[in-house]
Amino acid sequence: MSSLKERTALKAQTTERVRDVAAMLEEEIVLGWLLPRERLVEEELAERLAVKRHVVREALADLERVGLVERIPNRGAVVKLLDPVEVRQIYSVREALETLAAQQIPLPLSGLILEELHAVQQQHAVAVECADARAAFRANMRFHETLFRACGNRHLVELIQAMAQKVHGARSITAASPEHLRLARDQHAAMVEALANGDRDRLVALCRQHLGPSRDAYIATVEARFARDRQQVAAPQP
Amino acid sequence: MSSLKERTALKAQTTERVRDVAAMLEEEIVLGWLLPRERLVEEELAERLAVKRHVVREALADLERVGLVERIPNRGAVVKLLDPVEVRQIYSVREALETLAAQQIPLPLSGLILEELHAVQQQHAVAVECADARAAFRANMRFHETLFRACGNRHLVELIQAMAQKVHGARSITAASPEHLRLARDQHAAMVEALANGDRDRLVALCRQHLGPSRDAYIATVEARFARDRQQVAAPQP
DNA sequence: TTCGACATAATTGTTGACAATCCTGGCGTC
DNA sequence: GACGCCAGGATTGTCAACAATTATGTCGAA
Repeated sequence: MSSLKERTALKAQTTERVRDVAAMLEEEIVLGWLLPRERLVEEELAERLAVKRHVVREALADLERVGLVERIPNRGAVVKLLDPVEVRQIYSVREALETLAAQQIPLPLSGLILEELHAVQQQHAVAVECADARAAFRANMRFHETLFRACGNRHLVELIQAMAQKVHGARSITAASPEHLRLARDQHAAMVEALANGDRDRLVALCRQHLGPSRDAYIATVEARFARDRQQVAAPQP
Repeated sequence: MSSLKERTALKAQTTERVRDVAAMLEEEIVLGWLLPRERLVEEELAERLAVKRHVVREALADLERVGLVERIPNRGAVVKLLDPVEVRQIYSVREALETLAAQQIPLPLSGLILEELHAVQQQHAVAVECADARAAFRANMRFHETLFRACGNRHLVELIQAMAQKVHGARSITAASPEHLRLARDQHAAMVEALANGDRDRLVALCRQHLGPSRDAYIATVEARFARDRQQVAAPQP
């Protein structure tokens, strides 16, 4: 009885399930459903996501390698809270990498890719209109993946994605904010336009501008939080 | 009975053992002790390295994430054979990253770092003189780590290291070659000199030159191997 | 009250056995 | 001889129980 279907749909490959769990946790972090410093208890997650603890363990190890999660031996995992210095460094590298990729995109861009990009951009716009943060996040990821893939260097794209992942924990501030989402939507549209016009300078400038808001919003929030933590240490709650 | 010592020396933290195993395998790959396409059987490695299969499994997952190893579900892991296109792409990114870092190193360099760098360079030179490939490899890693750390951006350094790791499977050709080792040694010396003189342009140029030989040697070898493989497929052995 | 020792609970880390999967080679059929 | 098919062996993937570690809470003494 539908053994094939169940195989591929429910069980899949083990490594697939690990990736799925990691992806789910990543989304929950980006959407602010899991906050920085929050504990990630293996059994709890295993039950909630309907997988064995073993799978959760591997997924957490993955997320640790990516930099989204911090694991302390014998104490478990927490969502990593990046300090402002790190965030600045990461964004500085992101800017360099994305600029590099943008400069390597062959212009004029092939009509095929341009259309694909336009389609993804539309999906993002729709998601923003519906205030569907999850759909917006996914479409946003696809947009940048499609955009930078056009540079032709797969490893460069992977690096760009890896660095973007690292600051996902920082995105929960902007990922749900309507203003930020609308701004991102408009910037995407402008990027597509620049690509259509073969205007490389504008494209590069847009990529750079595109990084600013989420970085600044996060740094502001985190600095406030760090200040509060310091205050708490100095004078524990009343 | 020395429980502390045994704890820290023999057992260590589990995550430490995983890292150790991954590092050992990495070295064996770089030194050509494990060749591309060679199978990595979990039980075999577990016995050889005197750890449980579980630890080997995690280490292999790590190496897969790094890109040194390829894992196919239910079939196991092999050391990855990079194709020429990938190698070119990776080296292109490496060049960009290392150039970026070199341009950000504050000049004149602090005397402390310069001395540290000089010391490591000397270690490398000694290892090359002794034709001790393993020591040379380690000193080489330390040299570049020390050099690029001076740029002040930890995440940029991590990226540079990650990209260097990716092509470690390609290094077995040059890692044991006396000529290549001597060339690398001289280039290191020149880099230190450029840093001492505050000559940034020369430093950047040297970094770029430094990448060339290993890339070219690998591409030549791999293209020969691919050609041979293709031939074998066309006409299986007599 | 505050401090430390101790028991207890919560959680992670380890292990070996078992199940699932994939490659290999032999066998029969066309 | 070529092809498909079915054991057999090698290897990876899954699991649940157990061990080890760390956090928590309680109690008694200063």
